[in-house]
Formats: sequence, structure tokens, C-alpha cells
Amino acid sequence: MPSASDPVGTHSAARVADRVHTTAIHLLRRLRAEDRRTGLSGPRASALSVVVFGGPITLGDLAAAEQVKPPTMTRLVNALEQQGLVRREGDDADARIVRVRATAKGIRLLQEGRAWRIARLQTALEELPPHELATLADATDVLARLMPHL
Amino acid sequence: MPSASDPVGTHSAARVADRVHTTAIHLLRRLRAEDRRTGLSGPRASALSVVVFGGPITLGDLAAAEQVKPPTMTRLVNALEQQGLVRREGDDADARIVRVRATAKGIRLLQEGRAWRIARLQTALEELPPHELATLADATDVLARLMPHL
DNA sequence: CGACGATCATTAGCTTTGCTAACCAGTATG
DNA sequence: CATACTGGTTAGCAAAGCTAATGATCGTCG
Repeated sequence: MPSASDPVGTHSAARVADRVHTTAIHLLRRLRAEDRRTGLSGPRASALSVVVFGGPITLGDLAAAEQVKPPTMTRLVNALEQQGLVRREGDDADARIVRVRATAKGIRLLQEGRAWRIARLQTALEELPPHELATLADATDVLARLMPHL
Repeated sequence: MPSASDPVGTHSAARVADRVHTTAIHLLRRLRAEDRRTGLSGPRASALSVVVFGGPITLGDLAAAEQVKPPTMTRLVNALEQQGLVRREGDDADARIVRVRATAKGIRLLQEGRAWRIARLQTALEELPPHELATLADATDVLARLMPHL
């Protein structure tokens, strides 16, 4: 199915890869500015997000999910804990393990922050015709399916 | 035009905004690992990219382009200069100004680094059927058009 | 022409985030 | 039960971001 913007099918994987990459970078840079409103830095917001949506999780797994080494995650969790956004919990079976759980405050802040961050993007998307919105949705599906293979 | 994955048109701008945002974050995190091969950190690679493609540019404009304050850019340029990737040049008319220009080595390294960084993505994209590749290309078009309004 | 404010870059010093190496406590295994 | 492995933390380093203050130059206006 040749698209409207590329009727003759000149898409090469290399070109598309480059454009997807560039687009992602530019998009996030634009949105980054909104982070300040929550008082949460990028890494903290990201880690909190995993804790909120991924339920109680061990510190090591959290580090792996965030693609960060354990010492870095220890510090991030320290900071989030001091802000009252997460709690450390011990494990009954294995005393080495630390489970991290989001507090009600953490859940609330994350949702507000997320809302702020994507508010501008959402506003812009509302101007799009439905079929373009659908294209974006489809593209996220494709990339989500691809992600595990990266 | 309802898409295959969403036949009844339940797309809301809010949902799509959230998914685009999340997808961009996850994608870039996966790709980040490849940066080490160039010996260029993310910020340095990004700044070098602007210098290479944006021609000689003043330090202040470069800082603005990278959405960073001047002192930060001074340090980045110092590092790039020590690596022999850019050169500082004075301005004849205005002695306050520093122009930053990429060296041949800088241009070469950037192109190699870019290639490495997107190599995994490209490999994954090569597995996709053409219509999904086209979906991704269209999505980048939509977002690129949107970008100035963000 | 000369003084004074504006502009561009840098320096100094702080915080956050990332790392590796070393360490401690607890688990599991021979 | 000794020994190795695992999960988390501590210590210490480097990079990248910031603000505030400095230095040097430019432009303007009296």
C-alpha cells in the first residue's frame, strides 16, 4: 500500500529508520520542557512511572527496566522516597530483597505530570484529521511490536 | 479512515498522544546503548550533529538550538574541540563571537555514529511488510508537520 | 570622543545522574 | 558448615545541566 506521501514506494528501511530516530529525538526535546511543572526530573519521573504501573517491584528489576545500574537506582529510589512518592518494603521470604511501591501521593503526582507533559502534544493532535491520527496510532503499534526485537 | 488495529475509531487525541510519547521514550532508550561505539555521549553527538549539518554556527546559537544554556555549550564545545571534531573560529566583524565549525574528522565520526545508532532499528525495520514501513514513514511526516506547533 | 549599558563567551561552583569497584548481608549449595 | 552467589548499598569518579559572576567587546548617546 503506497502512502500518499510516497506514492512510488521509495521507502528503504534505512531512510525510515533515520527519520523515525530523528523524529523521536525532536519530539521528546520539545516535550521535555513541561517536566519542570511536576518538580520531577526525567529519570525520577520515568522510574516512578514504572513503579506506579508495574506494581511493587524489586530494586534490581526496576534498574533493569530503566536500563540503569543498581547503584543509580538506589539513589533514584532514595530521592523518590524522601519526596514521599514511593515506599521501600522488605520481602518475607528473602531478606535481601527490597520491593518498591508507589504511595498514593506518587500515583497522583505521576498522573498530573504525565497529563501536563502530553497536554501540548494532545492539543496539537486534536487539530489532525482522523485518518492522520489513525496513522500515528498504527505507527505506535508497529513500533511497540518491534521493541522486543531491539 | 478507521485503521486495521482500531476498526471502530476509538482513537482519542489523548490516548494517541500518550502512546506516541511513551513509544518515543522507549525507542530512544533502546537505541541509546549504541552510542558508546563512537565514544560520543548523547549531548556531544547531538551538538556535533547541529554543527555538521548547520554549518559554522555561533556558540550561543548552538546552545539555543540544543536547548541548553551557554555555559553548558562552552563545555561541550571544549570537549569536542579536544577530540579534534570541531574548531573554534573568530569573527572578523565582531570579536566577541565564536564560530564553531566541524572538522573532517568530526563529519566522518558523526556519520559513522549515526549509522551505528540506527543500525539495529534498520535491521528490525527490514523485517516489516512494506505497508507497515509506509505507516511509519507517514507517521514521521505527520509529526514533522506538527513539530513547529509544539 | 568617551562613558555606559548591552551582548557573547567563559569561569566558578553547585546538583543530578550515570558509572565501576568494593562491601555487607543473606541465600543456597557442595 | 564452608564457600560461592545474589541483591542492595556505599564510596568515589566523570559528564552534563544550572545560576551567578567576570571579562571582553560592541553600540549608542550625551
